[in-house]
Amino acid sequence: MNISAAAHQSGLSAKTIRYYEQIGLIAPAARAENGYRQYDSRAVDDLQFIARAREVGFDLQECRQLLDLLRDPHRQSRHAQKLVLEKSRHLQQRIDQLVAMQRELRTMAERCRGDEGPDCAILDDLAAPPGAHER
Amino acid sequence: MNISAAAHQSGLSAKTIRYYEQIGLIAPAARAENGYRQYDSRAVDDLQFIARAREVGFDLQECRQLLDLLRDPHRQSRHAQKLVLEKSRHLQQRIDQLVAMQRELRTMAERCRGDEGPDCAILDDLAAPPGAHER
DNA sequence: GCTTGACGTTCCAGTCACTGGAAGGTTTAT
DNA sequence: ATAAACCTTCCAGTGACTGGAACGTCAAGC
Repeated sequence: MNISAAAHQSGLSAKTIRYYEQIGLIAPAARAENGYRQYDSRAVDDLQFIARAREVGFDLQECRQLLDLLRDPHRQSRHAQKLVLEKSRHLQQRIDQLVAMQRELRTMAERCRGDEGPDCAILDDLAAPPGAHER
Repeated sequence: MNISAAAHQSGLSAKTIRYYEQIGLIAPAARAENGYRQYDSRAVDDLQFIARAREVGFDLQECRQLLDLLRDPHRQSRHAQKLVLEKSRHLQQRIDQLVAMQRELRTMAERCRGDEGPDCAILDDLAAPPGAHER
């Protein structure tokens, strides 16, 4: 299987697969006589595993750890669980942060008339953080 | 006021302020005789405005647009509102995405025993996307 | 046989918003 | 005099790709 078929099957781009090989996240692909990379189903499994881990938020360093676990017959499932729980905790922090930003944006947008005039609650809010008055 | 005082007042780092000047986001600071950058309250206002816009999720390009609006006496508040509404929409998409990731992580962590054994629902889930069975 | 187009290859540069560090100059306090 | 805490410029690195140049290969159609 050539790289674009592997890309299609895994949901990654060919560029990304080459990049993963370059940084050593995956083993160098076998090569056909013409120099083209060749992928078998095991190689595609690895790519899908990475694609899936990336989708749920793991960075490449963590993907590396997960792949190591996947390949280790003496692994302990608590190690994988720890990675997931930590990621989940960080993700929640990030979500809370984005939700707070969202609240502020919505408040600003509501307070702004959004007309042809120059008076703008948004620019005022950005110039003086909300609550600056009360202090 | 030297750069570190301006940094303190705006909540940005001195490095970041120099960077903003370098990319032309803010006007070059006045210089003292010794070559040190000098900041007055108007300069600090700009820095605070940017810091605040960054906090609610605007990138530097958007900060530039917001600053342009701030300085334009003939501005129309609907232009600022449009920027905020667009940002809010994108942010919501991002939040939805993170929440979906979070749900998957939580499900995986729950399904994993997290013990000393090698059997691991997390690694299984990553190897085969959930729902792969039902299909 | 030739051309065309879709593949594949390598390598280099750019993205975004900083951050770290080197190497040096200035100011302030002891 | 010396140390520390500032300040300056400049260069390199981050993460995870992505775009593009310049080139080789392959299959189909004429």
